[in-house]
Amino acid sequence: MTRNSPPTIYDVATVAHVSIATVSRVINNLEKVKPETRSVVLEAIDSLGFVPKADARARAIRTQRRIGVVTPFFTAPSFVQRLRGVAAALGQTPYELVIYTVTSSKHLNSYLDTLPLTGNLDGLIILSLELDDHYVERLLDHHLETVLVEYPHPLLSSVEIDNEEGGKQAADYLHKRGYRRFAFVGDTSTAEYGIHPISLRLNGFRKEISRLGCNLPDCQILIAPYDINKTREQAVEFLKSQELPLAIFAATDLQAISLIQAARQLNLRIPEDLAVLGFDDLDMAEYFNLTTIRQHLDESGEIAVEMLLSRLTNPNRTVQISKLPLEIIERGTT
Amino acid sequence: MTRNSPPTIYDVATVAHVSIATVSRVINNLEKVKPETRSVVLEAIDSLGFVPKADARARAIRTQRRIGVVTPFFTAPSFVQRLRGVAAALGQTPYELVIYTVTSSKHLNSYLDTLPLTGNLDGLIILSLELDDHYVERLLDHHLETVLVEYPHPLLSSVEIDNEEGGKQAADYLHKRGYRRFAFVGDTSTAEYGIHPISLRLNGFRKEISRLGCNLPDCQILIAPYDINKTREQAVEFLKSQELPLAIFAATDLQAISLIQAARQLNLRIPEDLAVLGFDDLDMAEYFNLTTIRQHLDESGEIAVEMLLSRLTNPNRTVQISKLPLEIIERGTT
DNA sequence: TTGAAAGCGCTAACAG
DNA sequence: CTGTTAGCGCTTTCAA
Repeated sequence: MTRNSPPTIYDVATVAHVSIATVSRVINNLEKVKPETRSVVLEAIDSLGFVPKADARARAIRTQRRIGVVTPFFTAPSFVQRLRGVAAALGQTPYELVIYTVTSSKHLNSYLDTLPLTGNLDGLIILSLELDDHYVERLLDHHLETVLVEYPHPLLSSVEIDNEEGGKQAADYLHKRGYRRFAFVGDTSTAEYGIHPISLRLNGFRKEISRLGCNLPDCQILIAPYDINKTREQAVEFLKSQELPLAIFAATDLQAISLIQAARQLNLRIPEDLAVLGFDDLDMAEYFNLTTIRQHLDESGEIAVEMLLSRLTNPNRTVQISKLPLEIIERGTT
Repeated sequence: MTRNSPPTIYDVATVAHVSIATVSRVINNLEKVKPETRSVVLEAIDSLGFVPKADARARAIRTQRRIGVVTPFFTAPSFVQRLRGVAAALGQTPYELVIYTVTSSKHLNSYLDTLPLTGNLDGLIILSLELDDHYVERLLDHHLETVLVEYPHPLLSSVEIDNEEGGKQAADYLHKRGYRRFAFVGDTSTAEYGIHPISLRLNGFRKEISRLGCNLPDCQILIAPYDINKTREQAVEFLKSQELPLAIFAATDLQAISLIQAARQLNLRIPEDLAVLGFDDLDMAEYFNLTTIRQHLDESGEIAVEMLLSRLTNPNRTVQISKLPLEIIERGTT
């Protein structure tokens, strides 16, 4: 006869033929219990392997070190690589990794409402998600130590990159390689907010291009949906309208890959007719032999963990900001 | 008006003009609470500085609402896609997702030692990892409901595919497309155990090929390390030694991709000189326009969750086995 | 979507 | 010394 739930004082009381009050007394060593009764109860306790549930849980929770990660649902490989970094760093520690995947900003906010209350978390890492001030305050009020990755906020620690600088480096690199006609491919998220990473990359790219004495007219900018197939289709049309040779800076590796596909479809030679420079350095970039700007995705997760843990053990209240370097990885598409 | 004891949900309920049940719901992010109600409650919570009492919670809670997933560290995209399925399915439920990534079998076993004891888990999903009988017993003894994905065990529920059938389908498909010279590329894990998925795929492939009156001599089998670059290098040599045209069945999409790269390097036309059929249908397969055998990776995770949850609510002790179908996805490489 | 009400496992006051 | 019983603060049916 097996039981599926842990024994309670009621079970102990039944086995020992006493009331639950008596069991409670021997457990808590309150008042005096007749020695014989006492030992009967203790035997029952031992034979059942009884552990007071509330204590057990309270203790478990206190002991259990848990850090939570809120991440967009793993649609894009970049999220996965960041998460992988988090998992790698946390694997070295006694902390448990709890994942909250988010599919909408409403979803995100509801997590943020409840996590500080009943999340039982020691710390929180928020990946690639933008936080409203309101929720930042909540986090702060409830003393839930938090590190942001990709979208910084002045009141919280974060690990980020300089997107504008990334655009600049792209321009410099392509220029140095001898290209003089440029284009940019970004995704539609660009349109919504001025401060989105992709807009910043475009800004940096454009500025540097004009500084170099070239130019980037609007007709050489393609804003496509975040979907590799649709992007490819639009890229085909886009490329047809362009004068070659051309050097394209794609705001993400995935878009760069769409471009490569489009180029193949049009029988363009890479990099002779069309040079493609990506951004991210996904695992996949290597498979496509894509030249790209590495933004150290895995490391961003690792560093977030390190920052979080160090603040946990040493809660000095200064917000810490870690800026990751960018690095051009030369492969075959430029 | 000051109070001397810390606020309870009753206080919150009073201030928010709702019932304690509603407060509990917003705290736990359960079921749906009308957004307006929700924010009223949250305001009350914040204004009172309410913090739920852990012990009271522990008392009232019957389930932990935590399900654990043990997975190989996300090196291969196939693990990620399985995990993605788990996350997707769990996202619909009030269960928390705890991830345990594993980098060695020792590592796995140490998790398996402690998880049933102190894991505080309602259930466990084990992805793409092989279990010793000993640990299976442990899981059973401690009544930790478990579902296995990819490596089944007779005493536990599992979701799996028929790898040998996959090999057979590969042969049939390539044969039907008119190919008559075949090769196989697998990875070195094949060597260690006879029952590994990749060996099974090879077995099924080989058998069916001879049934079809063709043959697959050992010199047309390449066993390469699980590393896309090394595989590519070896594939180049391998292809040089082969008579063309040739149809290759790669045991995984990643290896298929290595083959595509090798073919490009050798200026072979795909599929005219070399047909490549993959196995998995990773997201990436589409980007490479790879014909492949889909094994429904995401679904495997989703189904594992469904199986687990259904056993949790309805603990009928029959072990359940779910066999996923395979599906040929025709794209451009065959 | 909500509220009423019945637990959850345990402690403590009160009888006996 | 021991049992009965009323809570503790929270969760979770079940109806409405």
